[in-house]
Amino acid sequence: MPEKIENLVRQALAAAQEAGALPPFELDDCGIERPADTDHGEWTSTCALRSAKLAHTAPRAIAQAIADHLPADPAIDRVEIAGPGFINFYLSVAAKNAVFAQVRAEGFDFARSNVGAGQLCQVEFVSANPVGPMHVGHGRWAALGDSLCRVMEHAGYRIEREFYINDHGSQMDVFGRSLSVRYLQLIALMRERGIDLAAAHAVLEEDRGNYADDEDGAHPELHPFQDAFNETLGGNAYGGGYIIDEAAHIVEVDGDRWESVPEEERVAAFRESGYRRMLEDIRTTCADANCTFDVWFSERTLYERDETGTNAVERAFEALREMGYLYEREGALWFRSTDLGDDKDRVLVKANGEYTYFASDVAYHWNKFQRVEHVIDIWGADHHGYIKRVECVCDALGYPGRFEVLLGQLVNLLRSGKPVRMSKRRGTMITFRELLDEVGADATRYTLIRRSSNQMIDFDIDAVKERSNDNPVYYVQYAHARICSILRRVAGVTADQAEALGMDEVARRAVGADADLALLTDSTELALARKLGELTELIASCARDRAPFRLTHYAEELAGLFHAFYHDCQVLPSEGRPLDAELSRARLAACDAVRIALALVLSLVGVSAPQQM
RNA sequence: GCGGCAUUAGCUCAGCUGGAUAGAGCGUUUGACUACGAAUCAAAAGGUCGUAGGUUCGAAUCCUACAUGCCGCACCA
Repeated sequence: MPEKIENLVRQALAAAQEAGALPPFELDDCGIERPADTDHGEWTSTCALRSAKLAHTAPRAIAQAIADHLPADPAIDRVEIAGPGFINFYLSVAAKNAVFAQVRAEGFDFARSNVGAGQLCQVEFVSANPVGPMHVGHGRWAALGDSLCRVMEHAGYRIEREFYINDHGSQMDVFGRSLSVRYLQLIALMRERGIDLAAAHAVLEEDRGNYADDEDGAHPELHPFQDAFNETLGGNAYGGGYIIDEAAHIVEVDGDRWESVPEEERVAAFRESGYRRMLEDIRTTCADANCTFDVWFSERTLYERDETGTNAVERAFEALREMGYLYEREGALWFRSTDLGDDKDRVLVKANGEYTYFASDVAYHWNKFQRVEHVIDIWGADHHGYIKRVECVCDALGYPGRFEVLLGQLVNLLRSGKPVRMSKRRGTMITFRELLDEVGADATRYTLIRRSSNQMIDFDIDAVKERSNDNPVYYVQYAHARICSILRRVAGVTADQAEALGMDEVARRAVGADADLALLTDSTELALARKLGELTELIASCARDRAPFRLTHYAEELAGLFHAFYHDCQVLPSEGRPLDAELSRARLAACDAVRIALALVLSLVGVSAPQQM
């Protein structure tokens, strides 16, 4: 429709200039917009305001000249000049309501667009280290990344979802060593005290709890195991309770057979088995949050040598070296990122010969651009300072403007308004898994996606758990379920039968063919049509701006308009309240279109659309 | 010190490339089912858009400075 209006405006402008009513000037943008106020019509053009200076003519005069020369069109009821020079277009009822039929015909293909123009875009997100469970921040990136991917796909991008596994750095060894120490502690406890695994596990847990409570270290006798653990690992340890759980798992499966093998061998074995289990935990947690990936990219592969005897990191360094971006100083290898606008140069290989994390990222991002046209990385806001150097690498390697970072601000967990203390020492971290289990995947995801990504989230666990209308996710789902219930009733099927048939078939039976949409003239009905008509542009803009959170606001508005409509307009005849059969069918068609749009938006958000609640 | 994000109603936040009288939810107050799902709807009250300048037909939106809060500024990952 906006294209059509634009076309008409251009024709009218040309005709007005031809007739001498307006001086000749070029108009680059007709400014076709939706007025905020419904009294101002369905569409408006601000072209008269924009071109006043170019035309040396008052905006209202320009608007009048254009309106006078507009070609007649059956879809347009009337045109009015308003305010400083807006040209407002009022559509016919038939044109306004056509969207109901369109939604029903297109189903989940409704509101597709091609703003992505088929561009192959990789979105990398979550990428939690495989040495522990996902935290709530990771959950936010999961919701944000997955929803963004869905929206961009609907808007014509080709999307690849990628998870980067940091399985190479020294944290992997720390992880293995932490497991090893806990394992030996468990074995020793069982043997020396003659207790079983569960009891030994409990001893270590209590010891760890005592350590957490003893913040000033006044009672070392209460936590000898935690102190020994910290001492053995030189302060470089993973102290979380899950490490004890994992060590206990090894004891359970393998008994004490690792006690006698050389330490390095044991650490390596635990590191690898623990890594696989942690990664599996992350994978299933993401899946339970309705979030999946196409590619799980292992950092280690960047260090595997190919037939030429080199690896991806070395090849990336070589490419940078040839372009003169590398140099050595004080025994380290540096990337001259200041040439590309960074504050300081960055180390790739440390003086002790180890690679930095950044070294991997150089090779990794080079690798990405060999696979896709555009890259979006979703990072936590605390990684803000890292953007510039990666951007410099992408520029240096010849891919300027094709690398993009979406920063997500952090999540504050609350319980009934009071902040939940997140302390590593105290071990009071709430994991994303625990959050999902406690409040449910739908409410969790909806709440995490509802805010703009650069807005901090206060996630009140008790409020989000509440199954009430305080909670927008249930408000939206309720509207969907309510419509499904109406359609089932008319089609004469039970909820179970509807599940089996699918709601599209139920709706077909309920509405029948060719409902007369021109009968829908109530203000609440027209408001629904107008809202449905906004969805295509909304999804396009969410994709363009990488802002899927706007979908939730739309869903709430649409659900609200539906509830208002349902309150004002009788849909089904009932005892003592007869209703024209054709009007009933038309209203059912409108309900069905809303049902489809709600389900579509919820699916883009990654939340279910239940048929009953 | 440098950089990023934030600052809009009592609270939590929308406000898309500058557009017409700045919106929603919650909370408060008051109403609406012998009709289809009341997990619903309707109405009222509530704002010098952090401050001060600037840009123009027009600014919550763009520019500059300042203030306040959060987060970063490693040869850690």
